[in-house]
Amino acid sequence: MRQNTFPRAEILKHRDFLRLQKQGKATRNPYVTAVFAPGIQDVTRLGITAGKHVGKAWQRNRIKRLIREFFRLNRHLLGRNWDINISVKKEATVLASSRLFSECKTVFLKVSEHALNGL
RNA sequence: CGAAGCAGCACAAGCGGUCGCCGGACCCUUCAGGGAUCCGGAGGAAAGUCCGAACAUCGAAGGGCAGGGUGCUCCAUAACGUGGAGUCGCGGCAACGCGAAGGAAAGUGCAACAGAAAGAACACCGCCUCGCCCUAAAGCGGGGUAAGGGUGAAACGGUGCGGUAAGAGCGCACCAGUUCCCCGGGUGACCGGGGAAGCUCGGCAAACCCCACCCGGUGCAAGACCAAAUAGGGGAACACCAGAGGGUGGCCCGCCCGAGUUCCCGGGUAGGUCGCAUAAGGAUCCGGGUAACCGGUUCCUCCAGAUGAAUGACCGCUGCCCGGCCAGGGGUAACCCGGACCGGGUACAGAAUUCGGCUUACGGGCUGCUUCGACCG
RNA sequence: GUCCCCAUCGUCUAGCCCGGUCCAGGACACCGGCCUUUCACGCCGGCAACAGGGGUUCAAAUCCCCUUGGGGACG
Repeated sequence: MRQNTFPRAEILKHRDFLRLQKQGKATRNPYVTAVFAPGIQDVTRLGITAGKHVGKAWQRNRIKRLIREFFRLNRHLLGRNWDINISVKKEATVLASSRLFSECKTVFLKVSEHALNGL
């Protein structure tokens, strides 16, 4: 049986990014910023923003793959269904993968606190 | 053995396990969707966007101007600013490398400072001569002179002999160059040989420019089709005295629309589908050509096709590289080689319409050829 | 993705088209001095830049090529 999947349909589209920009709440640490709002579909959907200032194309692809991988394995930390946009900062490119995973974990736990507060 | 040069080739660490992503085929299903199996899934530069094309579209892309590009020759190519083979020049002992390499006796310009003068030389010092003061010297004035000094990045051929008041291609010999002519070789750039003219007229066209050749613009966010919400207009045909006025790719000529009548319902944004992967395609063999490349034969095509954008993460083992440290070996020594262990690293870098090049970034390896030096035979 | 533009003291800029006068000028800022009881103002002086690498040229901030770094337009 397939488990911990992350199909393409659970990636945010353009209009979702605009909605998050207007209505979302944000939490951040020195490496990533998470903008989030309650999900409009049954599942949690993820978007990743890594602009050109972050680095070269292969560096941006690496960061996005790592964040997708972390989301795939740790989406249960979030508590409920959200729409989340993870925005990557330039400093994240130098991190080892394990360090990046732990940074993402702190952000995910902050988001789940908002779920407990009944947002 | 050491140092160096050139050309070509394949690769871009490998294997196993677990969890995942994208596309396709086919099957099952509760037909929105979900699931099983199988197949495929980044590069030599995918990069920079520096050139060239294909393709699409744009006042019908007709003409002219402006503008841009290229610049030794021949060949190759769909085309090129690319490639191949040569020519000439420069650098290197050499192998070899580098060169935007047409024209400066078409024209206009430019050359700071220094210097007398920067291009048909106007004489600063100097040399020679004439005149003036009685002669000489000195001085002043007129003239001749580019051999010497000095300046500069660059100074109007070089050496010798003659010649002269002093000098000067002023004359002669040789050398260097230029222009023209003839002969021979080469498709040609050009090369070799001979002759004539004292012709010596320099540099910069990556200054304007001249000459030769090439280029219409825009670019897949091109463009075609389907098509919510909202707003309201748009299109076609016919007629026509007049053409006000308007639209046009940088400009002009030119071209088109343009007041009336009739008919039709479509245009277009969000969003979606196509364009979108069979192509100047790859491999084998044969033939032609010095080569780039061309012609033919057979075979292979599911062979990446995403769109907030797939090809990844973790674990283990092995390979390679670097550093540390300890055995060991060689050597008088400096030092060199090297096995185990520990730690770290494993390049540059990610397809976005598709090809042909160029440029830049970057890891180690293999093969072949050549040059120079040292030693031995 | 495609197509354009730009780069000069710490900052804003002049010079670039048409090379030499430029070891690059000006303003603000900074530093030192004078003036003032002190500060400010004013005056005098100083520090400080052609993004990097090649090429053309006697000579390059300027002309040409490559690289790097910024910025913009197009749905």
